[in-house]
Amino acid sequence: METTPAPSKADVCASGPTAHPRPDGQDHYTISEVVAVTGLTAHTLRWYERIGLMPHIDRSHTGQRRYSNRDLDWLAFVGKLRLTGMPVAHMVRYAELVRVGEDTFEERRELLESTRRDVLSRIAELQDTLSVLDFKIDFYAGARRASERA
Amino acid sequence: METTPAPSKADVCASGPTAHPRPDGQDHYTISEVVAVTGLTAHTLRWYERIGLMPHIDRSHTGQRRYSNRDLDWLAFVGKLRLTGMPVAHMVRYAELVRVGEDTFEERRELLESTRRDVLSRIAELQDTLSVLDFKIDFYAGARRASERA
DNA sequence: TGCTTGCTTGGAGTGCACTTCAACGTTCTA
DNA sequence: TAGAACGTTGAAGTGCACTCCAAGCAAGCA
Repeated sequence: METTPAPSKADVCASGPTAHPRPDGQDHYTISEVVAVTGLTAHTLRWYERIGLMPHIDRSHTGQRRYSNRDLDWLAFVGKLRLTGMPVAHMVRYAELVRVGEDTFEERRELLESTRRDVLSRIAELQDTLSVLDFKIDFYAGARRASERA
Repeated sequence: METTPAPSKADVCASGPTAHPRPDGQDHYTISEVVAVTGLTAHTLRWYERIGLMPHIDRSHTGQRRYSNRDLDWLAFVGKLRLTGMPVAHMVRYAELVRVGEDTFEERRELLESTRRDVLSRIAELQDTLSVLDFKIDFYAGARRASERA
């Protein structure tokens, strides 16, 4: 599987500054440190790399992965995309576009806007289910009150 | 797999009256009619029955399924639960509670309230991702405008 | 020097929610 | 009466997103 190069600052920064566990320059996290920070498993981190969802990850002189602050930012963004329900294949597509460079800004925007539309309709769908749930919950709560009165 | 008995009116009615394709008394839908109404596949309908998510479905004299308006209502409700993201195993649990009867109102209410909480937090999560998406979309849109000016 | 802990790999396994298959029976239309 | 269309079953297969396994290497420590 291909890996993406380290994305540029603008590609990675999410909304607002995020504090990193270590300052730039000393940011050489082992996989288990990344596990602690992200909540992902080491398996998943290696799998992300294998499917091309991660940029190239630095290695120590013994071949162990050393993640950077930038990798952490990318993982945080991927985490957000995951929460949207975006399929991993689409995230990989996005990672490929980042790898290619600035010429793909437009396609990246389209990808995110389509995801945005999906999120909005999913929210609407969920709000729709809420009224059904509330109706039923009220029914059961009403039945309980009635049996307490009896 | 066990099947549930026909749930009582109160167990099934969703929010508001739903028009049925045929009036009560003439409601003997074939599986393909139910496919057309619900959008589920025939496979899925049979699978739902096998795992205990459906009440007992009437059969014609030749053994073919004949669904009733009540079955359609139940399927509509199951569809709503599916949209909430509730796992099928929980829906089966709910169906079991319906089968047992009115003694399970309280547990059913708890199940739905827990689902409701899940839905609310999922909505919040999605709204959170929206701000990240918007931030990135704005960045790419801004880059486009900048390049058009250049 | 051995032991434990952490990391590496490719490949196989898991759980969910269907989905397809094979083989066959029934019903409808020409 | 032929043939298409629709229905039946149990079992196996699919796609997704991980998740686990076996076997082995490397570093730190009693």
